[in-house]
Amino acid sequence: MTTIEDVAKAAGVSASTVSYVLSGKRSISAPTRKRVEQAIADLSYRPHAGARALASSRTNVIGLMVPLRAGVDVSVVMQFVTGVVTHARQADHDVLLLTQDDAGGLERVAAGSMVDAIIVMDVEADDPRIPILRGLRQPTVLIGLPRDPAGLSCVDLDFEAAGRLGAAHLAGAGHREIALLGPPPEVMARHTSYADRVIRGFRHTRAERSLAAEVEACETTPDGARRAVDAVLGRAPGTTGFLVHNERALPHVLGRLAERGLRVPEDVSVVALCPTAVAMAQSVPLTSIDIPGEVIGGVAVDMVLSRLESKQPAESRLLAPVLTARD
Amino acid sequence: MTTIEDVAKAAGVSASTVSYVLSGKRSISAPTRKRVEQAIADLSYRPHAGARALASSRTNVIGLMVPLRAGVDVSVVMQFVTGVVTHARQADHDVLLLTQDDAGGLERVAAGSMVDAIIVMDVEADDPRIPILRGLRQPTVLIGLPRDPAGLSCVDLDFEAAGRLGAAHLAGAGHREIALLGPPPEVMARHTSYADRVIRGFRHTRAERSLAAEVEACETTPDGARRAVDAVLGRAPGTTGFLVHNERALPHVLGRLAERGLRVPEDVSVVALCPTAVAMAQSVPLTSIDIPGEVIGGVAVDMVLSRLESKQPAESRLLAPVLTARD
DNA sequence: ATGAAAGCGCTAACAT
DNA sequence: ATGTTAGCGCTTTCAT
Repeated sequence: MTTIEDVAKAAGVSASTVSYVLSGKRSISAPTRKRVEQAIADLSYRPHAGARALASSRTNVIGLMVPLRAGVDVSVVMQFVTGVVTHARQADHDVLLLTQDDAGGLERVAAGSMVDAIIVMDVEADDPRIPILRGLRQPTVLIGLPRDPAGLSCVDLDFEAAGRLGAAHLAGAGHREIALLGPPPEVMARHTSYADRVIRGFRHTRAERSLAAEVEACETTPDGARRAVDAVLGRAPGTTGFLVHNERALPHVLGRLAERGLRVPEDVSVVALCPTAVAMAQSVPLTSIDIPGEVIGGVAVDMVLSRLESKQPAESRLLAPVLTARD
Repeated sequence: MTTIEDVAKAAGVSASTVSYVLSGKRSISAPTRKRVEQAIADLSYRPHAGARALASSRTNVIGLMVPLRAGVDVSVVMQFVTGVVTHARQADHDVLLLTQDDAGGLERVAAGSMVDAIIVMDVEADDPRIPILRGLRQPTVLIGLPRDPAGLSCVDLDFEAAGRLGAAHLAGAGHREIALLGPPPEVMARHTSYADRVIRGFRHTRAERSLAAEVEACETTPDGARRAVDAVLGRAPGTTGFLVHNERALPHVLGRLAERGLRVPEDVSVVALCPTAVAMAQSVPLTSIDIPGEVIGGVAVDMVLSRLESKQPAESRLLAPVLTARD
């Protein structure tokens, strides 16, 4: 292993000078800097991450807790992750992967000083991790919105606005009886923040415009989608507008509508709440409200790093939903 | 921050004793151990990861390079990741996430001693990362099989056998004209190891059983799937058996077959090469050859850790494919 | 069975 | 503008 001493010797300077060339924390004369950089290149020197962390109490690693669990849409998750990793790298940070079911993970990596900051995805309304996060030294950003976000930073799509927007779009297209097909029952049951918020927005517009509007959870299987569609049309046969917040069930919902002789967009309208790419890849390109995963992931990194730099207070950011009309 | 010194004081022992209690590397009398463990619990002490890495040159972190790029099936990727993280945690390791496009990432985390070992997914036949991996201090496991695996450990599904198995299953069901619908063209073009190997196996059985057999890349869009199906049926109208190695195109391939009036399984047979869950979630549950992502990820961790422990030589492991008959 | 002490490789005062 | 030096918190010889 090449150490900073080796580099210092090769460049004819002291170790601290090498350190300062690397960090830019004090001015170095041009010739010295050149020699040091040359030596670094010649020896292909890399600072030892552990030694650095020990001396500076900075790891340049961000912990990311990802839901690898039932009912979560993988493509949405991957987009978040991509956004986080990409942005983290741009800010010279790496990403340590934690999983939702690794209960002690937060405490472990935080108390063990493995990370400088933590981003948590897929937050529930009363998430059990929130008290833990509040107790950590490291700043935290939640992707999602807990019931009480006091003292914590949060980012997310404004799912409540998305629920309103979806309903309003359908109403605007003349539909008086509409329905929300949501995530699978298990996701609804744990009151995953986004699921609840979409429903709230949807109901808000239902009341405001006095529409008839059903809300139904939806399994991701062909059968589950069939049951959900049939349930809605059983209770409200006049339903002609659907807001579908369930990327994996989407093809099966469309399939079931087709089986029942309902054509999109002639007989019924469908608005999807999912990543644009998913909406476009359906049998007919759907009108959709985008879930901009990469953007949100990137914003999460920005927020958490800015809190690291400048002790800024926690803040919540909700991104306005954007609806793109297709079929 | 509580340090090992704090614990030592609280327990009335020396720091080294605390360290040995933690590592189990020498025998400690029962009463001392009790006192130390008590102190650790009381102070909720966590060793500083950086200090540990510095002193022991072990980080207990595994680097995992994941393809977040075009044309890769996310659900397969997530399964691998899940397998890796789960197994890593069981062996008391964490996972640092690297992305394929982060070219310098391998060198950075390896030379910077951020990781003890590296797992690389989605390997191409002549992968440019291979020479880099050969140069690292840390042991490496590839998920996939490069043209020349000498000196490197590899794990994967035996995709060549899977290609043979799929073709043989179709032939065994009486089909004389069959087709392979593969991954998107960009994946084929970069000679991603698994794509090539499936084709090789498929062609092997074609020759062996003198079948007529087309091979076609397949975009993941509805349109792309339509084109691929039409292309095959244009060139070989008698085709009645399909092996589909493209999870995202699968629903659209089935859709196009239906549009052309071909029913599954009455008129044509379809075998899917994808995770079981994906095959089951189609409009009709498909006969499939499983891609056991979690298992492979877990095996990768086992292999890389065993190389870490015991300086074992590199080895390649190919998991035998399993076909499950459905519709 | 336990302690003392020498690093591991780096950063950041404190010097000049 | 640069060098000297004292840690950062741990592991692991070397002693006893």
